[in-house]
Formats: sequence, C-alpha cells, structure tokens
Amino acid sequence: MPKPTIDDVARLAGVSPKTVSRVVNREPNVRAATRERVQQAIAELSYHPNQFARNLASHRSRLIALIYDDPSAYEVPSSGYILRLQQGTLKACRDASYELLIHPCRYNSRQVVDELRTLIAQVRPAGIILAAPLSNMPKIVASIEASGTPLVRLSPGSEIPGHRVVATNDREISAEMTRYLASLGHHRIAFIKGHRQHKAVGLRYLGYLDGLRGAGLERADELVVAGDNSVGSGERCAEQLLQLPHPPTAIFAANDDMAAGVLRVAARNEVKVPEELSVAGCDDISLARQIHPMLTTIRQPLVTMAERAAWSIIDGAVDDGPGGGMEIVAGTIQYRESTGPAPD
Amino acid sequence: MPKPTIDDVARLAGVSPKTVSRVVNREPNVRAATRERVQQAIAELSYHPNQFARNLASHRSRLIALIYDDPSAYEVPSSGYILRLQQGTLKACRDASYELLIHPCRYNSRQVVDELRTLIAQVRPAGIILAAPLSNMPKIVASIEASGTPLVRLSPGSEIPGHRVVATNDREISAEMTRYLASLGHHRIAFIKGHRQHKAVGLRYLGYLDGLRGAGLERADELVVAGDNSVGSGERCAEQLLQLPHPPTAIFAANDDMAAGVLRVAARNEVKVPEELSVAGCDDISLARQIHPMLTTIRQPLVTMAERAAWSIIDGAVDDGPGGGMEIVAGTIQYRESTGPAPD
DNA sequence: GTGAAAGCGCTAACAC
DNA sequence: GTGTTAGCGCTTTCAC
Repeated sequence: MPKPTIDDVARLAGVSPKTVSRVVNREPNVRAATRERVQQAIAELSYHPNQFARNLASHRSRLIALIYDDPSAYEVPSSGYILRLQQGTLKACRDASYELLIHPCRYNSRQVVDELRTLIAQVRPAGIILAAPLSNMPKIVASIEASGTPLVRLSPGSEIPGHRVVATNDREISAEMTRYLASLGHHRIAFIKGHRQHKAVGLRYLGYLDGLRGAGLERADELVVAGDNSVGSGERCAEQLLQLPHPPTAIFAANDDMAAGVLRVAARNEVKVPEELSVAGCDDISLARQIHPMLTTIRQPLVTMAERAAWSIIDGAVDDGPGGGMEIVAGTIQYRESTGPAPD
Repeated sequence: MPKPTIDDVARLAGVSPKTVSRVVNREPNVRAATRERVQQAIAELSYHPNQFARNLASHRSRLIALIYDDPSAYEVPSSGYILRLQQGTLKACRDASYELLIHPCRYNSRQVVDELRTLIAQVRPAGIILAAPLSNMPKIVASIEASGTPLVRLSPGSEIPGHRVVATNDREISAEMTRYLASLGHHRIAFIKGHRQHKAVGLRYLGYLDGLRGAGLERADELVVAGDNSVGSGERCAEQLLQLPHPPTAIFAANDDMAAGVLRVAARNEVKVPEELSVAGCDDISLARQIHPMLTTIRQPLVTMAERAAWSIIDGAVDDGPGGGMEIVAGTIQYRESTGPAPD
C-alpha cells in the first residue's frame, strides 16, 4: 500500500488538506475539536509528511548545516572540538526534529567559496553554523550571507553588525587562568599561542597579558612562542621553552592539543608535572582527562555554544528572527592534576 | 533576479526541459552537440538544479545518513571511532557530490526504531550506513530494511544473506597480535574483552584464543577480564590484572580506549611500559599516538571501510546495485612504543 | 534522440 | 476558522 498523503488524512478527517497542513505545522486558527479529529486521522494512517514536498513548497528544509575546518587535512586531528560542536547541534536538532548535515572544508582551499555556494544551492539548509576559524574569514562569511541563508558564527574574533554570533569569554577566563598560575607562585609563565587564523584563540593571548599585568608580572619575549594548534607544534614549542637558560615553571597553551604536546615532551625528558612544571590548556577536550596527569584547562562551553547557535536558527526560522546580536556563554576553569605550586 | 530554473536553461539552449534534465543527470541519448549547447546555457545562467524539486519528483535524495551509537551517552566518548567513520563517508560524499547527515542514537533506547523510522520518512536518504554495535541489532536492521532504504552495515558480527556488509579481518589480525606478543617472549598475555553488544569486538577475543593456540600457549581464566570499551573500564581491568599474585607481562585490550586506561594505571603504579609490561590495543584511534608511550595497536581501516560503504550506496543508487555481499578491508598492526621483550 | 503532458505532495495566498 | 486555487521545479512516462 502506498504511503498516505495529506489528502488521505484530509479525507479521513473530513477536512481540507490545508487544515491538515495547519495541524501538522502547529499553526494557530484551528478549532480544538478539528485539530483533534485531524490528529486522530494522522495516527490512524500513521501519516508522515513528505519532507521533499514540504521543502519544495516552502523553499526551506529542516536541515542545519554545520561547517568547520576539515580535520582530515592535518596529521593528528583535534577530535574533541568537532565532536562537541556536533553534540551541541545534535541536541537542538533532536528536540526540534531537525536533522544535521556536516560539511567540513579546508579553510585555505581555493574552492571553499564555490563549494559552499553549491552546498547552499543543493541543500538549502534552514541555516548554517560556521565554526572558528572559518567564522572569521570575510570571503566565506560574505558568500553565505549573499545567499540569504541564516548564518550563525561561532567564536569569531570580531563582530560584524547585524550578524548573529555565539562566543565565549575567552579573554577574561584566560586572564583568570594566568592569575591562578601566578597565585601558585609561578613567576615565569610561558604562553604558547595558537593558530594565527583563529582569532578567538588570539584573544587568549590578550587574556594572558591581562593576567600577567593583574598579577604584577612582566611579559618576557622568550616565554611567548607560537604553535599551530596541533599536538606536534605543542611538542616543538615545549622543547624550545625547556631549553631556555632560565626555563619557565609554568606553560599555558592556547589549546589542549598543544598542552598535550607539552606533557609528552615533559614525560620524555623526565620533567615531573606538576612538581617541576605546571601545564595548563584551553578547551577541555576529552583527551584532557585521558592523559596523565589530567590537564588543568579551561572548559570552553562548546556544546552549549553550538546548541544555542542551532536554536537561534530554529527559532529564527519561525519568526524570521532578530538577525543580529551576540550571545556569550561563559567558560570555566577545570582544576586538575597538571598544575601545582611553583618549585622553590 | 530569481534563480534560474530548468525552463530558463531550456529556453536559452533552444531545447526542451527534459533534454536539460538528461544533460544534468548525465543520461545517455543526447547528441554531443545538443549536450554542449545545454552545458553552455547552464554555465551562462550559472544554473543549479533545485534539489527539492528533484527529490520530490524522483523520490530520492542525495543524502547519506550515517548512524552510530550516541557517544554523548557516555562519560568519556570515544571520539576517534566516530570521526574516522565520518571522514571516510565524507570522502566518498565529496567525490560524488552527496551530502552527509549524521544521526547518532542510543542503541539501547526504547525509541530507536521509531526514531529511525521518522528519520527515513522525513529525509528519505539515498542510503544508510549503520555502524557497530547498532549494525548487529536485529530490530534496528529489520526496521531499516522494511523501509526499503539501501542499508550498508559496518563490522557486524554476523552476516545476513542478501545484506550489504563492510567488515575487517578482526579475528585474524588479533591472532597475529597475540602471536607477536608471544614472539617477544611473553607467556602470560592477558586480554581485556570489550562491549558485549559489539560482536566484531567479540571476534577479537576469538582471535586472541587462536593466537594463543598458534603460539602453543594455554588460556588462563584469570587473565581474561571484561571491560565495556571505555577508558575507565580499562583502568578497572588493569588494576584487577596487576593485583594478581602472578600478573601478566602483556595486556592486549580489545580497543584503544581500554588500552589507554591500562597505560594510565601503569603510570600511576610506576610500572614501566614496555620494560615491565607490554600493552597493545585495537583500532588505532588518534589517542594512540598522543599518549606516552605510543600505543602498539591494530589499525582498523575504518576510514576506508566507511568510504567503501558510502560508495556502495552511491553506486547502488545508479544501477540498483547488487544488494548483497560482504567486503573485507584488512587491518594492520602498528608497532609502536608500548610493546617490548618480556622481562626476565 | 527529443519533446509534451502529467504529476510528485505539499504550502502560499487569498477567498469565504 | 476553514477551503480553494495555483503553483514550487523537477522527473516520469510515453509519444514521436
């Protein structure tokens, strides 16, 4: 037997197809009794609206596209970030009966813009969630905006008036971490900067400087080194820092992967953590609790951020939304095993 | 200006809409000259076919749904597995200009079947890739089959005639790992079993037994313990094994997360790896190379498996495919730092 | 090889 | 509150 259509339901309930449509879409202006009858008919036929027809008629889908930097482009992908992004988006999707489409792409590839244009033309998602560092690349943002698809950007370093953004308090919380390390007696606190294109990660460096200042400490040039967010770069930076004539007693890395690299170098060189060296990270990826010692880090509320972004799209689809504004979700420090009092 | 439709292209090229459709869909029976003219018109208008209309008319979409056990249900999700699954599927999708929809769900939830039914009714994906352990749950498999959606199962423990399956040589390669450990002089090789529902992981235990036999070693009851695939369970199992009056000199875990748990316990108890204890895992998740010492493990060709599964759907969509058969992608042992000669 | 006609199953816009 | 009419932009079927 063929799948029941809206007409079958309408016939059974003794109403017009449009009324069934109203019930299915939870529109107002339907008498309770009518609604009831329609719902019964729907249940009886176990009717599921055909999304294809819905999409075609309404020019929109119930798909959210999550776009992020393609991890397969790197040797050791940073998996926690992506998974938590997905997790938050999925949570909202489940509750709103949307589905999630994922589309990683290389931020530096020549064809990103074309690729996204095609994606939008083909799928017409209800909205796009764009993760950092893609979220602060003007060309990419502009091309999505041009298509008219609702866009929410995650942790971009900079705001654009009228654009929706969900971010965290990167700078403030990084300052707090730095002050915490200082309060443990550390005077030489090193910082490993992240990916240059990732502006939000750049804010962490500013937070580090704020924290240093707040603790009455001087910034030392040789204690600030730059990685690229990968574990490998964390290792290289750590080696450089530990070979200094006057090495740091604490290293604060702009993300957990790099902090994990620091820990690996410490283990190789038999530098005890946290007795001889304190290490702190950022993000609280699951790796942070899987390594030994467990990493003190900043829990970036990525899951919540992604969830808020998805809701912003879902809600926007209903009332054509605010279209602008910035939402801040605060991060928190997770005090664990990799930090302790400075050695004498 | 409104988006160009197939009619616009047809008018510009001086052909009928149907001919344009043929060109777009790479159907035969179009003269080269006509095809050329149509393609020019398409380029000129920068025409993109509207998927919604296509879907509605053809009753199918260019979406592949990847379904796996919901990691957010666990404390410490095993991220590598999922990410590699996605990576392989995405690769095929990119090449075939399909898009990927992800839909994790809890394998033991009451509503899985309903949830999947709804997903299928709403999205009508071109096909579904079902990962282990969901791939060997009869109810779930049956409900997808009933919908008529092409299904490819990944690493199910058991075959069903006429169903498409992509698997790896779990049993053979686990036997090889066991023989390798034996060849290093280990006589007491422990095994940590995985998730009971995950049949492919169960095959690894059989491989362990094969390997023991192949090396002329006896199976000892106290050396076989059961975890649940999580890091935490690996820790619990390791503690149990190391407290044995006559502890093992090698521990082979049915997955990397549990092996990582073993490594953590060893570090805490200052048991040197690999000098005093050899540890081997399965899967080669990215964590395996991030921890210290780097884990000797079996590289499960998950990325390739997922890619093959996706192609099977994509190709099947063209010629209504074979509809059955099993494809085996072989795993390989990654020899790294966590295994070494048995202590005297 | 190519085209004409007839939907796919729903929603938008409006009438009642 | 509810129904009517007219598409949405393709593909299908079948005729030529």
